[in-house]
Amino acid sequence: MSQTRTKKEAILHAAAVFFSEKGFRDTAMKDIARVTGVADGTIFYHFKTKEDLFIAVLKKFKEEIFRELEIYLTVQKQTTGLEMVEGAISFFFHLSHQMEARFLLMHRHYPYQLARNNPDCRQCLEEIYNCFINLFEEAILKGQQDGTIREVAAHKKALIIFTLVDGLARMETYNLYRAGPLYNELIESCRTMLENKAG
Amino acid sequence: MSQTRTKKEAILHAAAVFFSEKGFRDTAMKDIARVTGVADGTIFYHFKTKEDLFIAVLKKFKEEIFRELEIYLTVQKQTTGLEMVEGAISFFFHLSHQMEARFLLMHRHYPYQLARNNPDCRQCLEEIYNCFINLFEEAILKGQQDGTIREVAAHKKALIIFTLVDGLARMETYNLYRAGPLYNELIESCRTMLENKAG
DNA sequence: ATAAAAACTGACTGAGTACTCAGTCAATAA
DNA sequence: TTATTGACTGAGTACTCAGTCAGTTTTTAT
Repeated sequence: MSQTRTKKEAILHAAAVFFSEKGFRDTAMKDIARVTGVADGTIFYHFKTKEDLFIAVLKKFKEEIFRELEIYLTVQKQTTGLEMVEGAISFFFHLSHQMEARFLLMHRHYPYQLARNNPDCRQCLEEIYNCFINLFEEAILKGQQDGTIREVAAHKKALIIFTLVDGLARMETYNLYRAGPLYNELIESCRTMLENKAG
Repeated sequence: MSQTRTKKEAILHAAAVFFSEKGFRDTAMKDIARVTGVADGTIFYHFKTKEDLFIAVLKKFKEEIFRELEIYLTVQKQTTGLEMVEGAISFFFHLSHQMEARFLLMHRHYPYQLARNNPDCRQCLEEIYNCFINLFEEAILKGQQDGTIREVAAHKKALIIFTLVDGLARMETYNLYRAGPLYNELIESCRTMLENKAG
């Protein structure tokens, strides 16, 4: 499918797919090797343990998100703070669809379990989270300057919005109720939460 | 700890703890047997497979939630619809702390994966979700009758609020950012979302 | 008391599993 | 040409684990 140059890269790519779709525990190193077309031992030549491979996958994911975010930040047109919040929400959803597999990985329990005694993992997760939360927070602060958003606790509101948006993305993957049609309702709810009507 | 009468009940109890804290795959039937003090084979006498045991644990959890909800419904004092929404949110948080282990189970990926080709599991999850969503929806409808909540799409708003509340409970267990202090902010946000100011 | 049924036991099986390691091979360096 | 290196191989190892089953104990019915 993708033109992965080195075997190490190919392993990383295959591992990302397996870990996302089947989870850490239900992924056999042998399967990753088979799909990649390398010998079983090759994986362990490049990555000391299965856990190390997982961390490498997570870091690669983080870099991909950062790259996408950078593109978004250069492309977005300057508007009001309130519109920026809405833009950030729609960017998050766009990303969660475009990188569906990666978000599935983030919505599993394993990364957070690992983070408890693996500082590398914890830092990586925090960086991903903070990147989105900052995006929301800065838009809120901008809106408070230009008067489109009223005086709310910017950081706390950013956390609330992130929780809501991430929660909805998770519900979509869980497929229990149709989260898709809720998108407009979500945008509307967030606007009501923030909008400055007195201004 | 708990005075479980029969061995079957004791197995169910121990399994619930293991599945919640370690997940399905990282729980060994042998461990459940050891903790319960029964022979390995006894578990398979009462539950055909590991998956069956999991479903039984999930159903028990559902019944416990339903019991708690029934108590809540009889105890809650009749107030305005808006206050009922706030009450429902605080009930959800109360429950998510009281039954922390059970909610941890619900925040893992396995149940939803299993639900994809196990109708029993799917139905059980849906019943749990609907029970909370209905609680929110009915409070909203009540509020629209008594004028405390404005004309919003009740079901959709109920889904949004559930997503938010459940997402925050999940963040608490993941321990990435302190979700606890966000409780007041959450209540405030939901009130702003629904409140009828024109009335 | 006795038979039948139900509950329970734990050694055993076989299909996995992560990881190892002695050795191959192609590409460079001397 | 020869020596050295580093990517790569795949059979092997030690282990785990869900599930089985032949047999034992306990409970219930007559």
